[in-house]
Amino acid sequence: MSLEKKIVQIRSFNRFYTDVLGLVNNNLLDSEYSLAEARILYEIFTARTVSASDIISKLSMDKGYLSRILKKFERSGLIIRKASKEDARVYLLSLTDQGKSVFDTLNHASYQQISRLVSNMAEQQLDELVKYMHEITRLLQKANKHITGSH
Amino acid sequence: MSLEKKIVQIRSFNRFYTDVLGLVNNNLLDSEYSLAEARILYEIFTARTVSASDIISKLSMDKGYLSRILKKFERSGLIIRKASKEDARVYLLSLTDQGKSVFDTLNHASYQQISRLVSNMAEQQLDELVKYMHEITRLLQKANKHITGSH
DNA sequence: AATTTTAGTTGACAAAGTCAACTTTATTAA
DNA sequence: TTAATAAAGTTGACTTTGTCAACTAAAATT
Repeated sequence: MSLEKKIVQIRSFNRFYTDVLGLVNNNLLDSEYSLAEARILYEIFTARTVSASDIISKLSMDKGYLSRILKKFERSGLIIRKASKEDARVYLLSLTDQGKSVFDTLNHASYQQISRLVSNMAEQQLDELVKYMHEITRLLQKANKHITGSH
Repeated sequence: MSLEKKIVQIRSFNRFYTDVLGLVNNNLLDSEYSLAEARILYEIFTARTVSASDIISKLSMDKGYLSRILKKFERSGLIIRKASKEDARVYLLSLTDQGKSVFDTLNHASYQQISRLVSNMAEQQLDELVKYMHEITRLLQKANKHITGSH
């Protein structure tokens, strides 16, 4: 297969997977949280404690936009912000119990969503799917070290 | 591996690939056309002649939103709309020469973008990447016949 | 010590997307 | 065959999402 055709194939996959992600994410959006908000909660949850600028570089988002979302999260009691001791410009973010609870709900909904997506697959097919996803991640990450790693 | 872990793996891939698509699409957005607009031009180009409702079901987008984009395309000379003979409610869309030219430009930019993404890969690795993408598409489409097929 | 950079906030704005009401034509069912 | 219903597309009003630049305060650099 020519390089041209391979690239056409990759673009075809990208369109397909955009649809898959759209499907998966839209059902998440039935909650009162946007995709960006869910992703931010995920980052704070997994890191356990991060600064806004960590999130900005991880998710490549606008700092003004993030600042407002974090303010909303704080007002509604999902996160607390603690001034860093090492750097007075920095606030360290962490989830409150309520924040963890909201995260759990979103996390579970997202889990169920994927669960449904693969519910018709035999075990072996699912294994293959996971393997291929892992391989794609590995190949693209190896060739593009700059792509945000480690999920 | 447990089912739970497999689903966690899939979600991890989804986050990763969201980043990949974000990267790829953002550079497209340096043009004066949005992702949605580019995708619409693509649909009209490949189908050669479609109705608005075809695009709506293919891309699952709001018909009001699409209507406005199409109006803009018509005003700026990218498409023409011809009343259908079979159904007077329907307008058939097709690209003008200028529309094809804009499409070509976007298409080429998108091609280059993917080209860069895989530029560091050896031929064999690229072959594997394409193969895995194809397999993922096949597996997911087989298990979810309703996912918008055929790209 | 002066300059530059970084973290975060805020205001103003633009782009993207949603929703419902409406018109016109087609389809379905009584 | 007409009455009700549905589908295609348009439009207005609106919300959400995201961007940009100016700003303050603290840290890093020269």
